[in-house]
Amino acid sequence: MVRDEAQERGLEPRGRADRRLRADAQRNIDRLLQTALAVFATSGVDAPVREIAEKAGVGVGTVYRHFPRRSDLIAAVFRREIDACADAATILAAEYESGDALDRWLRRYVDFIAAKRGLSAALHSGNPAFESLPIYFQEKLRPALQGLLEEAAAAGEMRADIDPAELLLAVARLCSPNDQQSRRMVALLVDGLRYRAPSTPPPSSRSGA
Amino acid sequence: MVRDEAQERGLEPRGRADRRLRADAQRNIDRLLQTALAVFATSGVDAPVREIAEKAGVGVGTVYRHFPRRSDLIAAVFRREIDACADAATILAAEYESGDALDRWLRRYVDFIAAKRGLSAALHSGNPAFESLPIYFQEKLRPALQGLLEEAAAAGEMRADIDPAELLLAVARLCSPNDQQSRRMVALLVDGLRYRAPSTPPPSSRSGA
DNA sequence: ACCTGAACACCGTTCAAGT
DNA sequence: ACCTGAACACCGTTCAAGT
Repeated sequence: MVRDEAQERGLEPRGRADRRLRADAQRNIDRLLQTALAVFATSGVDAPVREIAEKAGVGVGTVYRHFPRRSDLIAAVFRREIDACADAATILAAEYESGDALDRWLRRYVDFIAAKRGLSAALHSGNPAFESLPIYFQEKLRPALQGLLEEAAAAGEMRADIDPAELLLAVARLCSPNDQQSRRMVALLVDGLRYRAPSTPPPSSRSGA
Repeated sequence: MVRDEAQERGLEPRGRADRRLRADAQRNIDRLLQTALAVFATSGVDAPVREIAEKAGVGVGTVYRHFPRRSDLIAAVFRREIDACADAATILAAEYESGDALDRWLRRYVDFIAAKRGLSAALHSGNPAFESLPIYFQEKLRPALQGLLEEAAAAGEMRADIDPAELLLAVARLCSPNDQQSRRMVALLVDGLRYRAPSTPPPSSRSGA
């Protein structure tokens, strides 16, 4: 639950030598990520680096010391949010009964996708800084969803043949920003995955191109 | 088939007074749109205006005279491509048998969506210059697809209850760039819409939130 | 080790001067 | 009417100077 900064930075484009940052450096990174998240949320990901630096109370040079390119800062913020979303699965699983936990997490996930539209648009920009994000996304979120799916399936509330990776992608793609309709589409999709009696048997993946 | 420039410019953010441009102005606009399309395709939509102006053989001022903001140029290029895609429906309908024409057009449409990913990412940027594009997109492409669907349905090759607007959106959202898998997903989706005998009757929209 | 901010390069946009 | 391109403002990124 407590954020492990070393692990988090391990995925940034640094070589080695990221253990034991000086206390002020650590603090700066934290404030930078917090501030950037807030600024991106209100002004979009195109917000000037200078503005973020100023609001975080550091010089621009400090931003570039920790995040060599502007896109590295964006990617780091994105990873933080992915982590938080993955953590939510554990929390919800402990707090709610399986079907309920899955429902709640999917809503949480939709919120995440919807809020991060600007970022997800950046993903398609071809910028190498974002190259590893889809992988990180899947590696973190797939196990989180898989756990919830398995529990729901064990409770007989959900089909057992759902690939979490595919579901993550499908939901993300069905989501469009501030669009009420997309939520309905997602609800329908999830509804279709729900296992109800022998009326419509889950088709074992139909072969074909 | 021949492009009507006046109509095309009618959707740009000008007031009135867009009839009968001077011949050189007309030529400049054409070359600008052609050049921009090519440059965007290779360097992405972030390509500098200066580069486009230079390659089109005009001064930057000329670009800004016709397209007050950089995003207006992008939007104009996008509209041109939408027009071309809509025109393709008429051509394909005349040239191929209904089911075949639909298949071919959907592939054409997927090509369009895939190639224009950078642009579609821009759509979610909140830039007002792109605000009217989704509407233009639907107004141009929906009738195009609708015609093809109706002919295919009349020939008994396709379900008759498919909303062309929804299908356009769904396919666009399932499309991710240079992703072979997305094409499979689209193929599966369209396959599911195909009407085959009474084994799986088309469900009349199930009510529910 | 790490921070700062002036300085540099580049890009969107404007506008005075041309034809 | 329309074109040109130098000039301006702004933003990403660097780096010499500081602690």
